Amino acid sequence: MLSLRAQAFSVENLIRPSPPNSCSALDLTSSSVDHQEHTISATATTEPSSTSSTITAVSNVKTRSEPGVPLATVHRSSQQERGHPKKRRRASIDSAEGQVEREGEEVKFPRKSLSEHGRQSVSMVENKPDCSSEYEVVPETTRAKNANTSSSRDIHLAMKSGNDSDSEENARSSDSPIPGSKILVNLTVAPRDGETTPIDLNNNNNNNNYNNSNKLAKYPDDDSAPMRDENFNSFLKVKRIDHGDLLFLEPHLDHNEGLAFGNQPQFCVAYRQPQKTSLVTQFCFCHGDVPCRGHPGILSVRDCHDHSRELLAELVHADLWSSFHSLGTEMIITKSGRRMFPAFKVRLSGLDPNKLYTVKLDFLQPDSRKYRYIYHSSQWVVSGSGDTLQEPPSYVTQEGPISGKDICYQVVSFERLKLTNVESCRPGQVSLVSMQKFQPRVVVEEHALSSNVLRERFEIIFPQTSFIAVTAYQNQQITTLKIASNPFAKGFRDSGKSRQMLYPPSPSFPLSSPWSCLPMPNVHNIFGFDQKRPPSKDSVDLDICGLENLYKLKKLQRVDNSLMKLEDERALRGKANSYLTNLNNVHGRNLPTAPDIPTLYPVSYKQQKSEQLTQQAQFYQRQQLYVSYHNQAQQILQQQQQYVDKTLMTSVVNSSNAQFNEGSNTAVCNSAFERPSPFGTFRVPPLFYPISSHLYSQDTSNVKETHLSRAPDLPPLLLPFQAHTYQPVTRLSPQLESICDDRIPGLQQETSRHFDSPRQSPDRSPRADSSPKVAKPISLPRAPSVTSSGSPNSSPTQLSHSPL
DNA sequence: TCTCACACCTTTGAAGTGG
DNA sequence: CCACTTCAAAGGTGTGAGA
Repeated sequence: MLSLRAQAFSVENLIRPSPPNSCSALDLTSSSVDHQEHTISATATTEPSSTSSTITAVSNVKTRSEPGVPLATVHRSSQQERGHPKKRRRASIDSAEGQVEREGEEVKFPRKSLSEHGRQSVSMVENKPDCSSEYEVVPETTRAKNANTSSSRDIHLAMKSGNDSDSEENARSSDSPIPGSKILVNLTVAPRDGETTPIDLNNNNNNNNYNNSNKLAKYPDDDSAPMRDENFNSFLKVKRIDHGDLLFLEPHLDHNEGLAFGNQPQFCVAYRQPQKTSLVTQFCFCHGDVPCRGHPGILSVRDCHDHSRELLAELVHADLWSSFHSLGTEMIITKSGRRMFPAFKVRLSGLDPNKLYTVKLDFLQPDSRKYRYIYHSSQWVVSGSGDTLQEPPSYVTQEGPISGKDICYQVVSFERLKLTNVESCRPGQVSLVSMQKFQPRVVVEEHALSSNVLRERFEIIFPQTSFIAVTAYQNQQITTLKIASNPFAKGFRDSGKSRQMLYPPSPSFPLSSPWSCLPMPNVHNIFGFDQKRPPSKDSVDLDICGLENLYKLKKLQRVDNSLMKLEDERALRGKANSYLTNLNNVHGRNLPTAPDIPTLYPVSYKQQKSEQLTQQAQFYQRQQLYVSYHNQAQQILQQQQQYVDKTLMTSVVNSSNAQFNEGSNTAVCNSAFERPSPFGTFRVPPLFYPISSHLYSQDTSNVKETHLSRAPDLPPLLLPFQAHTYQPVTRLSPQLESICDDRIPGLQQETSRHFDSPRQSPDRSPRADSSPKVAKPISLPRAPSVTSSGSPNSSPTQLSHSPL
């Protein structure tokens, strides 16, 4: 959703203050070397038009290099050279073109070319780290046709949707890699019209059923289903990927009529448990690719060999990626190479700081089809079979192994990587095929000189980063969003000038895991603008929110520069107060008094004076107070939701076992969000929590209040992260807005679209957006302008209009 | 479908300046 | 020597004409 100027880029690195002699960012977009190791992977990706959250599962077959394999040599530059502050740009050129001339530490590692053999037998790592078995590696095309390796597998599925104590039991009785978070589900596949066609996932002959991408899998109604909660009557769209080892499960909540959040993604986890092939199975969970203001693009990745090892990965600018993904991301490829936009950057946490790792970005092909864009219907269609690359085009950092400490302290950036359509691409480039789909994948592997030892290996796939390679943009909306969000394309914007951004960066959450090598030192300054270090240039140019900008440009209107009007601010304040009042009244709890909502948001640091810095500090303080209060309120609300959900579920199923145990229910919910570790429990932020439909449904408002009035005492407030990870909050969350909109008619239209994905509501889809019901965008409140002299909370008349 | 020249813009680092 | 400013070159971007 935003791009940062060079100075602002350092903000990202405030997350992990760089250790001495380290560069500000871990730029891995340098010249490439061949693979050290080949990995066969199957990848689940979302469809560009998908509207729900995404499950990614990755199966890996790791090939081992055998003794005697020739060694490839790479040169590793010294840290000092990499981190020279005034050589950044030149270093980039050097890294791309003059790498061979650079003298540095020489690291050797095994290299083995799969393409040389085409079909060969290699050893395969099994679940047990100390054993291996023979496995046949076949080319991608062959594997696609012989996609029967998924047979004889159960699909374990966990959905956090409220009350699933059954699922907890099931989970405990099985060997899920996430204890207490999965259930065994027999899937029934049905087309979208609701007709149900049973599918035996254990039957090889059912592959054809999977090949229908628009199939739905439904929880069966028979008694064999371990879960028969009607509240859990969720539909799953099951899509099979050609590679065969991957299953794409897209939850579609079909029971939530009246749900204020529409298709608010629910927390889901799926993984495949191989039974015959002993494939190492890895799974990820994903918050969903909905561009919310929460924490999209955060994955928990298990070590392929040791499932107790966990890596947390966050996609930088995930919300921007999601914005593109919702439209069908296109990436330009040219002869000379074109950068990816958004740039591929990730934050990693959980690596052993004392080990060396190799980081690679490769581009998987979800399918080998060629696509064509239909302008009239604004959609991509299959136009035939395309080229299947024998190996996924990959990009390996030339800098050789990097310590886990360095990786975790910095943003792993591939921003200088270039995509080309020339087969014999130069170093620093990746050769792709036009009009075909690709899915970037980050592979982090422990570096070891000996190939006989098992190494940590993480494969990270953010589904929202998939794209179609093109030589010219096909979708005008993509062009619009690129122009709106890419600073280099500012010349094509309406104003022709840089517009100061009114949107803060989407909040990130501190990556943390039991093995985090990060001390997480100054949590007050991470993930936000360091007040002591305002950008040296004239402004922090946080680029235009993709969604809003797209909305504007779609309407082909030249909208006033998103300045917050007095009414908007008052409405925002009113909504917050209404929400808080309601919360107090309904729950009968004495909540802390909500602080004032910050009026202003800093957009310019030009001619900044010390007294204005003080004002800003006060401003941030107030924001933090508000966020703290808001988070506490949300916690209470969520706990109340659990109670309501449980009660409603009980009445529906009319079960004799309708006695609820609040503690166990909380445990069910928390189990999916608390990561056990030898050092305690790691809590995933509350934005991962499932959102109940009932509490926000007007239809069940009476029920809600009834149950809320009988809600049991709640445990003390839990403030896992949010108390320390304040971002300048300038808007209410969707939950908060939804609540308030019920009480304040007329506000929803104005505000909801800022949080909702265009895919969440057909009314907000690009083609449906010509509706005049959304009259004007609401911008964020602004911080005290450096040129203004008023207090941060003073009258909005101090707001200055940014020039168009 | 692809290439290329182009205008417009950002980024970058060297040079200049002053304390 | 350091911090800061200025400036010009390099490079990134989508456009639109043409192949």
